[in-house]
Amino acid sequence: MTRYVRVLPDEAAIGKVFDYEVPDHLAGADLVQVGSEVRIELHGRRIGGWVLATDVVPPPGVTIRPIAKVRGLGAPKNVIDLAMWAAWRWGGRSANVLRFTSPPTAVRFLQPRRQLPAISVPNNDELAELAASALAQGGTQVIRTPPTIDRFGFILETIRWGGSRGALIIAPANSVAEVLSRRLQRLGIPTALLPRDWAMAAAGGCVVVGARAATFAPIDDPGVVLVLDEHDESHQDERTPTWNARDVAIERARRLQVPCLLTSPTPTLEALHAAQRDAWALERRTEQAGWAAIQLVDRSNEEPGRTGLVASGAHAAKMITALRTDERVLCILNRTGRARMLGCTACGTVAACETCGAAVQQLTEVSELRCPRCSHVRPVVCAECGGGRMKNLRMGTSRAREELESLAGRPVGEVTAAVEQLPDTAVLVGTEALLHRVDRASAVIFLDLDSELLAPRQRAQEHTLVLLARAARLVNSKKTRAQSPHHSDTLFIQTRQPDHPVIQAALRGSPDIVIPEQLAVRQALRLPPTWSLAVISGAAAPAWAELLRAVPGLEVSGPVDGKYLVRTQTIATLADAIADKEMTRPSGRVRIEVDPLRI
DNA sequence: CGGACAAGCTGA
DNA sequence: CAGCTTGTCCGG
Repeated sequence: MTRYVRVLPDEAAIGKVFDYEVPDHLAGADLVQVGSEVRIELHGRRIGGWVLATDVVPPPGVTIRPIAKVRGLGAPKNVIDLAMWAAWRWGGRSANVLRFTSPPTAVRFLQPRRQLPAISVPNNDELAELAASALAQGGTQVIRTPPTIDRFGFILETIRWGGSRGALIIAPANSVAEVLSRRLQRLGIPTALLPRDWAMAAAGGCVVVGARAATFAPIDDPGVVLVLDEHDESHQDERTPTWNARDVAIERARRLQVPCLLTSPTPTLEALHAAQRDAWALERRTEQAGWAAIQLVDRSNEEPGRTGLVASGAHAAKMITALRTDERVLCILNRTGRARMLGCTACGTVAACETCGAAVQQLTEVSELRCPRCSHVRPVVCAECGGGRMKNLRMGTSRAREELESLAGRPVGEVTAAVEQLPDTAVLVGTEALLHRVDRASAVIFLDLDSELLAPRQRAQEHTLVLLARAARLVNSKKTRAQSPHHSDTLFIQTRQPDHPVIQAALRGSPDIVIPEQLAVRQALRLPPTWSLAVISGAAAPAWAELLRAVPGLEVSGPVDGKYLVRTQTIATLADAIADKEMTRPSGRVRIEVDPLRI
């Protein structure tokens, strides 16, 4: 009997399924299943596609062609369904999510299923005990894992819970997944590192580890799903659909009726909302000890005009000592270039752009001032008094490097996004990207934490606490202790707001103290987790906004800078509306970002 | 997406 | 009105 399958073309613009016949020579093999990747003839050309359903009855009156070729196996049906759900949830095209379900190189047969050995978990591992309690509750659970405490016992306990079904572990970066998989493998635990070991994962009976895309790992029925550092922004795809691995993992576990553990030193409101329960945490003192030693360098008593890079006086002495002697010191300053704001030495007037009024900047040693907004260039001459000398009111990393070098009495390297090779110096200065380029440090100095706290971006405070947790992990890594005789293991924070809740949260190792206020802010601004929103941009945005405005339950505002905001309290209303308008999509380019991290 | 086909524009 | 461009439709 002839079999027919339903295929979605791997061509995002074709959001439609087509039926094909399974040719006789493929009928016997198991190669054509839901999830398989095939090649099909469509409209006179050959393109790829995914089998979404088998044994379908084609609509009458259409000519049915045979499948041209089978590339290989794909993920099981429940993963394909999950991908379709994610495409809907984040208002994107299915093909753009289904891509994550297929192997990097074709897989045409699977090895027999493996057998997971019994897992032994070290005694007296407090995080492992926390995992056991959380797992016993079932459902979505958030666990606060302090930055400097090793999570390996916790992970082993979670794997043990998964039993013979295995565990799915999502790491915030490939590098983290690699390290973890090697560590598990050394214990004799069969571990598939995605995307490399796709076939091993598909065969089953193993632990599966990978970054974001591993959320769509080809395993039928993991016994548990674990997301590490759920707060990490890299769990969200920057391309549309802007799906978030944490949220997809929660949905996957929910569908499988298995526990989903979300860990983070600084849990997000989204995770807490999904868990509908407070985070599990270690005993107060233990959690606090799990954060790095933090030393505040309070600058609140300095006069407002003071612009020195580093505080003076006795309270900054330890920081200066670290700069001079520690083995690896990271100095964080979230401003690139040389001078972000200049003032006339004679009259004090801030140098502004003659065209648009924005504060002009000096990015290199070339003596010209450039407007960041309109790129207008002007010479270094005060518009008010004609004076030719300017002082640097907001120093950038280039100038900071020179100043730190004289303070440290040794070479200092500057790291910007453009720098590929890390400079070979003990002291490094750079923007927060530097925290992602280095895996250990004996001291981290936040030269101006206030600029982070006051940054004009959504979630600036949450982000600052994440930075502090990340820095804490670097200064207290085991490697630091083992390798460096000279290390203060301290996080130095220069600030004018020593009592700021975010700083206090890091100082006391109590990230929960900022939660109520953050939740209130999010609610007031109608942002996730209680609200969902979409940012619509591109040439066709006005037409889309017009269509969505008519949908009950959606509130459309804008445009601001050509972007419209669509808000709703029920994500399904938004997702359904976008999927519906996709049918009669207005012509022209449009970008729809659902629940983006930055708006 | 990209081919097919229709409607619109141009030039002699 | 041929020859070309631009737009819309649709595929199994």
